Amino acid sequence: MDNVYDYAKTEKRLLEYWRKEKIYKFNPNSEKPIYSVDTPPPTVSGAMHIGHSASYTQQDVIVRYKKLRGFEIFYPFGTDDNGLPTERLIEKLKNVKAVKMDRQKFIELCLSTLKEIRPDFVNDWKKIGMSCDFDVFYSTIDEHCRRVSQRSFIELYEAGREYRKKAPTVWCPVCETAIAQVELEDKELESQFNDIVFKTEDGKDLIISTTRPELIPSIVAMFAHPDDDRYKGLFGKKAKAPLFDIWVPILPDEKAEPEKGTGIVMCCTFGDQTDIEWYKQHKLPLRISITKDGKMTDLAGKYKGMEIKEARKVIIEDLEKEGLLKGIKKIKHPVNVHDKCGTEVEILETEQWFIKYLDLKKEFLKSGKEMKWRPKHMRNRYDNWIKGLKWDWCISRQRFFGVPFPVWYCKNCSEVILADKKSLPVEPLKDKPPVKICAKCRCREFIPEKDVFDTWATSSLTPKIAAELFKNHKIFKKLYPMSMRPNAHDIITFWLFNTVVKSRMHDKVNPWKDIMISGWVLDPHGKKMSKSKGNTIAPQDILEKYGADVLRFWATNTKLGEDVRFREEDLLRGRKVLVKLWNASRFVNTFKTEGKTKKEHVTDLWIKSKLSKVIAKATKSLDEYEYSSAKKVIIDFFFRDFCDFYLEMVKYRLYSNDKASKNSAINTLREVLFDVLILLAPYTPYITDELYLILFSYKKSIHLEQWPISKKIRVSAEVRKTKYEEIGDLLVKVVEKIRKWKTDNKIGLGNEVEELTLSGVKELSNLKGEIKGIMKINKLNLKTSPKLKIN
RNA sequence: GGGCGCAUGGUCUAGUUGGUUAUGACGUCGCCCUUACAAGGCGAAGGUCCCCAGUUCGAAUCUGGGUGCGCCCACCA
Repeated sequence: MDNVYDYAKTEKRLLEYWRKEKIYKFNPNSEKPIYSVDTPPPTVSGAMHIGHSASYTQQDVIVRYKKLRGFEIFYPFGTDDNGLPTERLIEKLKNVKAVKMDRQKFIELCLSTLKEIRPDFVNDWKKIGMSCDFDVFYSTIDEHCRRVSQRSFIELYEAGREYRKKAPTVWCPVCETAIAQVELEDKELESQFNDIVFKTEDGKDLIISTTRPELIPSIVAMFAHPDDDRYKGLFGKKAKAPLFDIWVPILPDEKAEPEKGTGIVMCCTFGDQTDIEWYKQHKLPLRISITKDGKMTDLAGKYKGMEIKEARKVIIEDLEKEGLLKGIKKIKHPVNVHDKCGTEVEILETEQWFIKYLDLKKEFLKSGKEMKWRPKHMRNRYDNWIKGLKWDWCISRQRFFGVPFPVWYCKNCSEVILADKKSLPVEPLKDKPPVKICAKCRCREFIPEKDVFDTWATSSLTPKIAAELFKNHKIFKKLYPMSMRPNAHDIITFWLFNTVVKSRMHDKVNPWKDIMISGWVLDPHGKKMSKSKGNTIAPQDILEKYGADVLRFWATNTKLGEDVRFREEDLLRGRKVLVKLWNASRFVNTFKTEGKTKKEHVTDLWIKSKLSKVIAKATKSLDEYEYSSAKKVIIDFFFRDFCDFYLEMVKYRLYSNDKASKNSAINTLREVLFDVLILLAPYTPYITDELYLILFSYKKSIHLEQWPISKKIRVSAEVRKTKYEEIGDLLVKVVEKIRKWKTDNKIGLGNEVEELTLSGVKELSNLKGEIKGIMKINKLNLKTSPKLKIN
């Protein structure tokens, strides 16, 4: 064995060895119980980030543990690589603009670029030691996923769960697509209240306060609170908007808050959610003054064609010129922006596809209760989200690189023509509809749907996508619903919730039994990492500098669900552990066993009993997904009990002439080390396998071994009488005492002591020789006074 | 505004069901090249466990209230 552990060489070699030996291969014909994992498919974004490396390690530790526990592991790997994020990535990498390109060419460019970058991207996950079967692979844009996704659409349409409707929709004017409620983000923006003069029928001034004067051309009504004395007399009358000569009714509604602004508000189609509610409730007309690309429409008259913000500025200037602007108040207020691009969203009336699910809120909440959440409190986020849902799920996107809707429309009567399920996946822009003639109106011409699915419409199907990679229906039933879904807390409302929705709708089941929610990696000050702030850490650099085991050791420091601050110093602990493991193993490896143990020694029994308790605790913790507390127990044992004490306690025996005692020590060293390596294998899979292959090598890999069982130590009644557990603990205390005494007296620990008197350890009179051997004392006197003391 | 979480030596952190002296790491200081390990070993100093009140023989831990920080949601005239 080398004196120093070369992590770089070893990790590279083992990664290849595992692949070649198919250590993590899923065997669908296995008789073992299956543990199936709905692995999160990372969004292809160029490179794995530090948050990925942490959360994927956390889940991998659990999966590796389950494998050692004897489960057949179904742990697929996929990449999420369609939709807006991918379009943005490709636009950046290839310096193109999707809107300005031929659609088909852009799609081809996306596909070819993905093919280029995907292997390197996935490779990072392999390097950190993920125990996935990387042959069970999918990409959310590949043929298989398109088929599953389109079939899901058709089935839900047939089940009456989907509808297409022209309705107010949240719209991003930069990405020029509809987006879903979940894609909204808050952003605190500088703005101003503009006090604008409207005129009543009898020519009086009516001041309203608005942040969005450019929406005046969209005004359809004015509202005040029914009890607001200032405006009570005006209800039912009309008012005229400035600059545009639009007359609108003044109406009462309780949603108008007297304290806000001047207490009277203009209702425009559409400024916000309330406008939509008023529009529906009061059956107001529709006046759209903003185009899909964020410009003013014809309705805006002389402002037509201006950008929204430009129009706002010019309108304010014009109002001022006409003396219709009574005041300006600077404010900061939260605005909904698109999470992908930060643009302030608009609400436009467009034709979109929706999944109807607001009626199923109760059922979704029930599902949430049925699944086991770790940590438990994360379910609150799921519940809160469902309770706050206001929109049906808009699944259509006016984009290019995504799974197409398997739909055509009759040119004459707009009848929906669905693709034939057998011919999926289809691409309506290229493929012909399955019928030649519209059954409803006999028309022979059809219009293909151009829209693509929201990415979550596809990724919400990952449990089925993965399980259906196997054609055999029997195995599908064993894999789905899955045992466990790991995901970070930020996508509970996206991916997790949407997956529940699909599973409930399709199969009336929950997609998984357990949910494991991991936290985020923050910068050293506890702030979110982001490229724009320049505070990101590249896991690739850590892999290079410290190796995967150290990265993994660090990633499992904090409790499940907690955010971790990244500080490079914290990596050092992991490196220490590797060095210690290597050196302790190297030491153990220098001794060869000479057959079975004949008579067990007190200290040997003591360490085994400690180990047994550690195994029990670690097992219990890991069953609850508490990888960090399990690790702590194991590492504490390894460092303190095994290295600091046991190794030192047996040295004098290892170098003695008492063969039985020596052999018992060697056997115990090997037994305990063997178990320790397995206990740590989920955390540091590389070094533990390397040491296993050097010292034990019973199987092809430590990862094919069995998790140790917390065994009762079998000893004769006579031995039990020796109370080896208590005696061992006492011996540890004595060793500590003598060490301190030696240090205090500036005597090297290796130096012999001529004579020493210990008091208060009558129980150890049988172990006098032991203490002398361990602590290198020539003459030891034991006294019986009450306190453990050195005289 | 609603919900959830967090608060422990200079720094980061453990502490599942209340029980002697509160865990470990980094940093600091002292000693030691002891036949696995100097990327080490041994030892030391350093804490009103955020505040207040309560329950209890006993609270870092349980209950109530407060403060600070973070996250999610709502608000967006």
